[in-house]
Amino acid sequence: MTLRESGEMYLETIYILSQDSSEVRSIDVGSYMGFSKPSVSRAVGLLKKDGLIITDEAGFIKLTEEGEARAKRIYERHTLLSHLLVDLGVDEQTATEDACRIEHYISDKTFEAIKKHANKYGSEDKKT
Amino acid sequence: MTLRESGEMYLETIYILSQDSSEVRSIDVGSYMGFSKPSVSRAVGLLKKDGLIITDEAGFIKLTEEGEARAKRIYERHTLLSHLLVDLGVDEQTATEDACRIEHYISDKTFEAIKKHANKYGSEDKKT
DNA sequence: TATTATAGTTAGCAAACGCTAACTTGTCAA
DNA sequence: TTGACAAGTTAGCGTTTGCTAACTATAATA
Repeated sequence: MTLRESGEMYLETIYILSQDSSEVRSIDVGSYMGFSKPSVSRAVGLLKKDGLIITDEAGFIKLTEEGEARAKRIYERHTLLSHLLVDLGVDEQTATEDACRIEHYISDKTFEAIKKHANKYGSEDKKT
Repeated sequence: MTLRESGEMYLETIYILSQDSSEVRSIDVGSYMGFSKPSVSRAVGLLKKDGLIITDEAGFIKLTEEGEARAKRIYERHTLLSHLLVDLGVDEQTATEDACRIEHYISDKTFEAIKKHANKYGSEDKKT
Protein backbone atom coordinates (compact mmCIF):
# COMPACT_ATOMS: atom_id res chain seq x y z
CA MET A 1 0.00 0.00 0.00
CA THR A 2 1.44 3.31 -1.08
CA LEU A 3 1.25 6.10 1.44
CA ARG A 4 -1.16 8.81 0.35
CA GLU A 5 -1.22 12.46 1.33
CA SER A 6 -3.31 11.72 4.39
CA GLY A 7 -1.04 8.98 5.68
CA GLU A 8 2.02 11.10 5.05
CA MET A 9 0.53 13.96 7.04
CA TYR A 10 -0.16 11.71 10.01
CA LEU A 11 3.32 10.26 9.81
CA GLU A 12 4.91 13.68 9.58
CA THR A 13 2.89 14.90 12.54
CA ILE A 14 3.97 11.93 14.63
CA TYR A 15 7.56 12.71 13.67
CA ILE A 16 7.24 16.37 14.63
CA LEU A 17 5.58 15.59 17.94
CA SER A 18 8.19 12.92 18.66
CA GLN A 19 10.90 15.54 18.55
CA ASP A 20 9.34 17.45 21.41
CA SER A 21 8.27 14.50 23.49
CA SER A 22 8.87 10.78 23.34
CA GLU A 23 5.31 10.27 24.55
CA VAL A 24 3.10 10.82 21.57
CA ARG A 25 -0.50 9.64 21.80
CA SER A 26 -3.26 9.47 19.21
CA ILE A 27 -5.07 12.26 20.98
CA ASP A 28 -2.03 14.52 20.58
CA VAL A 29 -1.85 13.79 16.88
CA GLY A 30 -5.53 14.57 16.54
CA SER A 31 -5.38 17.85 18.37
CA TYR A 32 -2.27 18.94 16.46
CA MET A 33 -3.93 18.19 13.14
CA GLY A 34 -7.41 19.27 14.14
CA PHE A 35 -8.87 15.86 13.37
CA SER A 36 -11.28 13.74 15.35
CA LYS A 37 -10.30 10.75 17.46
CA PRO A 38 -11.87 8.18 15.13
CA SER A 39 -10.02 9.62 12.15
CA VAL A 40 -6.73 9.34 14.00
CA SER A 41 -7.60 5.91 15.27
CA ARG A 42 -8.08 4.60 11.76
CA ALA A 43 -5.00 6.34 10.41
CA VAL A 44 -2.85 5.01 13.23
CA GLY A 45 -4.20 1.53 12.56
CA LEU A 46 -3.22 1.80 8.91
CA LEU A 47 0.27 3.13 9.64
CA LYS A 48 0.70 0.26 12.09
CA LYS A 49 -0.48 -2.26 9.51
CA ASP A 50 2.04 -0.78 7.08
CA GLY A 51 4.83 -1.21 9.63
CA LEU A 52 5.58 2.49 9.86
CA ILE A 53 4.74 2.89 13.53
CA ILE A 54 4.23 0.73 16.58
CA THR A 55 2.38 1.46 19.79
CA ASP A 56 3.77 0.36 23.12
CA GLU A 57 1.82 -1.10 26.05
CA ALA A 58 0.94 2.36 27.30
CA GLY A 59 -0.41 3.38 23.91
CA PHE A 60 2.45 5.68 22.98
CA ILE A 61 3.25 5.86 19.31
CA LYS A 62 6.78 5.19 18.07
CA LEU A 63 8.06 5.39 14.54
CA THR A 64 9.72 2.29 13.16
CA GLU A 65 12.99 2.70 11.30
CA GLU A 66 11.12 2.71 8.01
CA GLY A 67 8.47 5.05 9.40
CA GLU A 68 11.08 7.49 10.61
CA ALA A 69 12.86 7.45 7.29
CA ARG A 70 9.66 8.17 5.45
CA ALA A 71 8.64 10.89 7.90
CA LYS A 72 12.03 12.54 7.63
CA ARG A 73 11.82 12.54 3.88
CA ILE A 74 8.49 14.34 3.95
CA TYR A 75 9.59 16.70 6.68
CA GLU A 76 12.72 17.63 4.78
CA ARG A 77 10.59 18.49 1.76
CA HIS A 78 8.32 20.54 3.94
CA THR A 79 11.14 22.47 5.52
CA LEU A 80 13.02 23.18 2.36
CA LEU A 81 9.94 24.15 0.39
CA SER A 82 8.56 26.50 2.99
CA HIS A 83 11.93 28.18 3.51
CA LEU A 84 12.34 28.49 -0.21
CA LEU A 85 8.93 30.10 -0.62
CA VAL A 86 9.64 32.52 2.18
CA ASP A 87 12.90 33.38 0.44
CA LEU A 88 10.89 34.07 -2.69
CA GLY A 89 8.80 36.56 -0.78
CA VAL A 90 5.79 34.45 0.18
CA ASP A 91 4.45 35.15 3.66
CA GLU A 92 5.21 32.57 6.31
CA GLN A 93 1.67 31.23 6.64
CA THR A 94 1.02 30.81 2.93
CA ALA A 95 4.45 29.27 2.48
CA THR A 96 3.74 26.70 5.17
CA GLU A 97 0.28 25.90 3.84
CA ASP A 98 1.50 25.47 0.29
CA ALA A 99 4.57 23.48 1.30
CA CYS A 100 2.27 21.23 3.31
CA ARG A 101 0.39 20.29 0.18
CA ILE A 102 3.19 20.30 -2.37
CA GLU A 103 5.48 18.16 -0.23
CA HIS A 104 3.36 15.11 -1.02
CA TYR A 105 3.37 15.55 -4.75
CA ILE A 106 6.91 16.11 -5.89
CA SER A 107 9.14 13.32 -7.09
CA ASP A 108 12.61 12.69 -5.73
CA LYS A 109 14.10 14.01 -8.92
CA THR A 110 12.25 17.29 -8.66
CA PHE A 111 13.04 17.66 -5.01
CA GLU A 112 16.74 17.12 -5.57
CA ALA A 113 16.74 19.65 -8.39
CA ILE A 114 14.99 22.23 -6.23
CA LYS A 115 17.37 21.55 -3.39
CA LYS A 116 20.38 22.08 -5.60
CA HIS A 117 18.95 25.31 -6.90
CA ALA A 118 18.06 26.51 -3.40
CA ASN A 119 21.62 25.99 -2.26
CA LYS A 120 22.78 28.11 -5.12
CA TYR A 121 20.31 30.95 -4.96
CA GLY A 122 18.66 30.54 -1.57
CA SER A 123 18.30 33.22 1.09
CA GLU A 124 18.94 36.07 -1.27
CA ASP A 125 17.97 38.65 1.29
CA LYS A 126 20.57 37.36 3.64
CA LYS A 127 23.29 37.78 1.08
CA THR A 128 25.36 40.92 1.24
CA MET B 1 -18.68 24.29 -5.29
CA THR B 2 -14.92 24.66 -5.32
CA LEU B 3 -13.14 22.98 -8.18
CA ARG B 4 -11.02 20.10 -7.01
CA GLU B 5 -7.97 18.55 -8.63
CA SER B 6 -10.10 16.23 -10.70
CA GLY B 7 -12.34 18.97 -12.04
CA GLU B 8 -9.34 21.17 -12.78
CA MET B 9 -7.71 18.40 -14.79
CA TYR B 10 -10.81 17.90 -16.90
CA LEU B 11 -11.11 21.63 -17.46
CA GLU B 12 -7.46 21.96 -18.39
CA THR B 13 -7.75 19.06 -20.81
CA ILE B 14 -10.76 20.62 -22.50
CA TYR B 15 -8.77 23.83 -22.81
CA ILE B 16 -5.77 22.06 -24.33
CA LEU B 17 -7.88 20.11 -26.80
CA SER B 18 -9.81 23.25 -27.71
CA GLN B 19 -6.61 24.86 -28.93
CA ASP B 20 -6.12 22.13 -31.53
CA SER B 21 -9.72 21.75 -32.56
CA SER B 22 -12.92 23.59 -31.86
CA GLU B 23 -14.74 20.28 -31.80
CA VAL B 24 -14.01 18.70 -28.47
CA ARG B 25 -16.17 15.78 -27.39
CA SER B 26 -16.35 13.87 -24.12
CA ILE B 27 -14.81 10.88 -25.78
CA ASP B 28 -11.77 12.96 -26.77
CA VAL B 29 -11.35 14.18 -23.23
CA GLY B 30 -11.56 10.62 -21.98
CA SER B 31 -9.04 9.22 -24.41
CA TYR B 32 -6.62 12.10 -23.75
CA MET B 33 -6.82 11.57 -20.02
CA GLY B 34 -7.09 7.80 -20.15
CA PHE B 35 -10.40 7.80 -18.29
CA SER B 36 -13.59 5.92 -19.02
CA LYS B 37 -16.65 7.41 -20.67
CA PRO B 38 -18.78 7.37 -17.53
CA SER B 39 -16.07 9.18 -15.57
CA VAL B 40 -15.95 11.89 -18.21
CA SER B 41 -19.71 12.01 -18.47
CA ARG B 42 -20.04 12.77 -14.79
CA ALA B 43 -17.20 15.26 -14.78
CA VAL B 44 -18.62 17.08 -17.78
CA GLY B 45 -21.99 17.21 -16.05
CA LEU B 46 -20.42 18.78 -13.00
CA LEU B 47 -18.45 21.35 -14.97
CA LYS B 48 -21.66 22.21 -16.80
CA LYS B 49 -23.56 22.56 -13.56
CA ASP B 50 -20.81 24.85 -12.31
CA GLY B 51 -21.16 27.00 -15.41
CA LEU B 52 -17.61 26.36 -16.61
CA ILE B 53 -18.53 24.67 -19.88
CA ILE B 54 -21.53 24.29 -22.14
CA THR B 55 -22.28 21.66 -24.75
CA ASP B 56 -23.85 22.60 -28.05
CA GLU B 57 -26.57 20.68 -29.92
CA ALA B 58 -24.00 18.42 -31.53
CA GLY B 59 -22.45 17.57 -28.15
CA PHE B 60 -19.29 19.60 -28.58
CA ILE B 61 -17.87 21.07 -25.43
CA LYS B 62 -17.14 24.78 -25.19
CA LEU B 63 -15.58 26.62 -22.29
CA THR B 64 -17.57 29.51 -20.88
CA GLU B 65 -15.75 32.75 -20.17
CA GLU B 66 -15.35 31.75 -16.56
CA GLY B 67 -14.33 28.22 -17.53
CA GLU B 68 -11.71 29.49 -19.93
CA ALA B 69 -10.30 31.86 -17.34
CA ARG B 70 -10.01 29.05 -14.83
CA ALA B 71 -8.51 26.70 -17.35
CA LYS B 72 -5.96 29.28 -18.43
CA ARG B 73 -4.98 29.90 -14.86
CA ILE B 74 -4.26 26.22 -14.33
CA TYR B 75 -2.57 25.82 -17.66
CA GLU B 76 -0.30 28.78 -17.01
CA ARG B 77 0.75 27.17 -13.75
CA HIS B 78 1.37 23.93 -15.54
CA THR B 79 3.46 25.49 -18.25
CA LEU B 80 5.56 27.66 -16.00
CA LEU B 81 6.15 24.91 -13.47
CA SER B 82 7.18 22.30 -15.98
CA HIS B 83 9.50 24.69 -17.80
CA LEU B 84 10.99 25.74 -14.52
CA LEU B 85 11.63 22.17 -13.49
CA VAL B 86 13.22 21.38 -16.81
CA ASP B 87 15.42 24.45 -16.34
CA LEU B 88 16.43 23.04 -12.97
CA GLY B 89 17.55 19.85 -14.65
CA VAL B 90 14.53 17.62 -14.25
CA ASP B 91 13.75 15.44 -17.24
CA GLU B 92 10.81 16.45 -19.38
CA GLN B 93 8.52 13.62 -18.36
CA THR B 94 9.07 13.95 -14.63
CA ALA B 95 8.71 17.71 -14.88
CA THR B 96 5.38 17.36 -16.64
CA GLU B 97 4.10 14.77 -14.22
CA ASP B 98 5.08 16.77 -11.17
CA ALA B 99 3.79 20.05 -12.59
CA CYS B 100 0.52 18.30 -13.31
CA ARG B 101 0.05 17.56 -9.66
CA ILE B 102 1.58 20.66 -8.10
CA GLU B 103 -0.39 23.04 -10.31
CA HIS B 104 -3.54 22.32 -8.31
CA TYR B 105 -2.03 22.96 -4.94
CA ILE B 106 -0.18 26.25 -5.04
CA SER B 107 -1.76 29.51 -3.99
CA ASP B 108 -1.78 32.60 -6.14
CA LYS B 109 0.80 34.19 -3.88
CA THR B 110 3.19 31.32 -4.27
CA PHE B 111 2.67 31.14 -7.99
CA GLU B 112 3.36 34.83 -8.43
CA ALA B 113 6.51 34.55 -6.34
CA ILE B 114 7.75 31.62 -8.39
CA LYS B 115 6.97 33.43 -11.61
CA LYS B 116 8.93 36.46 -10.54
CA HIS B 117 11.88 34.29 -9.57
CA ALA B 118 11.69 32.35 -12.83
CA ASN B 119 11.87 35.55 -14.83
CA LYS B 120 14.97 36.47 -12.93
CA TYR B 121 16.85 33.19 -12.97
CA GLY B 122 15.01 31.13 -15.53
CA SER B 123 16.57 29.31 -18.46
CA GLU B 124 20.05 29.43 -17.05
CA ASP B 125 21.42 27.12 -19.66
CA LYS B 126 20.27 29.43 -22.38
CA LYS B 127 22.14 32.35 -20.89
CA THR B 128 25.50 33.15 -22.40
C1' DT C 1 -34.14 -1.96 -44.09
C1' DA C 2 -31.39 -4.19 -40.74
C1' DT C 3 -27.04 -4.42 -38.65
C1' DT C 4 -23.25 -2.50 -36.48
C1' DA C 5 -20.31 0.89 -34.52
C1' DT C 6 -19.78 5.06 -31.84
C1' DA C 7 -20.98 8.37 -28.24
C1' DG C 8 -23.13 9.23 -24.23
C1' DT C 9 -25.85 8.07 -19.94
C1' DT C 10 -27.47 5.52 -15.80
C1' DA C 11 -26.80 2.43 -12.02
C1' DG C 12 -24.06 0.93 -8.85
C1' DC C 13 -19.33 -0.65 -6.82
C1' DA C 14 -14.93 0.51 -4.32
C1' DA C 15 -11.43 3.06 -1.96
C1' DA C 16 -9.89 7.05 0.61
C1' DC C 17 -10.79 9.95 4.29
C1' DG C 18 -13.22 13.28 6.80
C1' DC C 19 -17.21 13.14 10.37
C1' DT C 20 -20.70 12.01 14.60
C1' DA C 21 -22.74 8.85 17.89
C1' DA C 22 -22.02 5.67 21.05
C1' DC C 23 -19.36 2.24 23.23
C1' DT C 24 -15.26 0.44 26.22
C1' DT C 25 -11.57 0.99 29.33
C1' DG C 26 -8.68 2.85 32.63
C1' DT C 27 -7.55 6.21 36.17
C1' DC C 28 -8.38 9.24 39.83
C1' DA C 29 -10.86 11.72 43.30
C1' DA C 30 -14.92 12.08 46.42
C1' DT D 1 -16.48 1.90 46.06
C1' DT D 2 -18.41 4.78 42.88
C1' DG D 3 -18.77 8.39 39.60
C1' DA D 4 -16.71 11.00 36.14
C1' DC D 5 -13.47 12.20 32.82
C1' DA D 6 -10.11 11.09 29.20
C1' DA D 7 -8.46 8.09 25.51
C1' DG D 8 -9.39 4.95 22.19
C1' DT D 9 -12.46 1.99 19.25
C1' DT D 10 -16.50 0.54 16.45
C1' DA D 11 -20.26 1.40 13.45
C1' DG D 12 -21.83 3.78 10.05
C1' DC D 13 -22.53 8.19 7.10
C1' DG D 14 -21.19 11.44 3.19
C1' DT D 15 -18.19 13.10 -0.54
C1' DT D 16 -14.96 12.51 -4.25
C1' DT D 17 -13.59 10.06 -8.08
C1' DG D 18 -12.10 6.21 -10.42
C1' DC D 19 -14.37 1.80 -12.46
C1' DT D 20 -17.60 -1.90 -15.10
C1' DA D 21 -21.97 -3.37 -16.95
C1' DA D 22 -25.58 -2.33 -19.43
C1' DC D 23 -28.60 0.80 -21.59
C1' DT D 24 -29.96 4.44 -25.32
C1' DA D 25 -29.51 7.06 -29.40
C1' DT D 26 -27.59 8.20 -33.61
C1' DA D 27 -25.20 7.44 -37.89
C1' DA D 28 -23.17 4.73 -41.36
C1' DT D 29 -22.97 0.58 -43.94
C1' DA D 30 -24.22 -4.03 -45.96
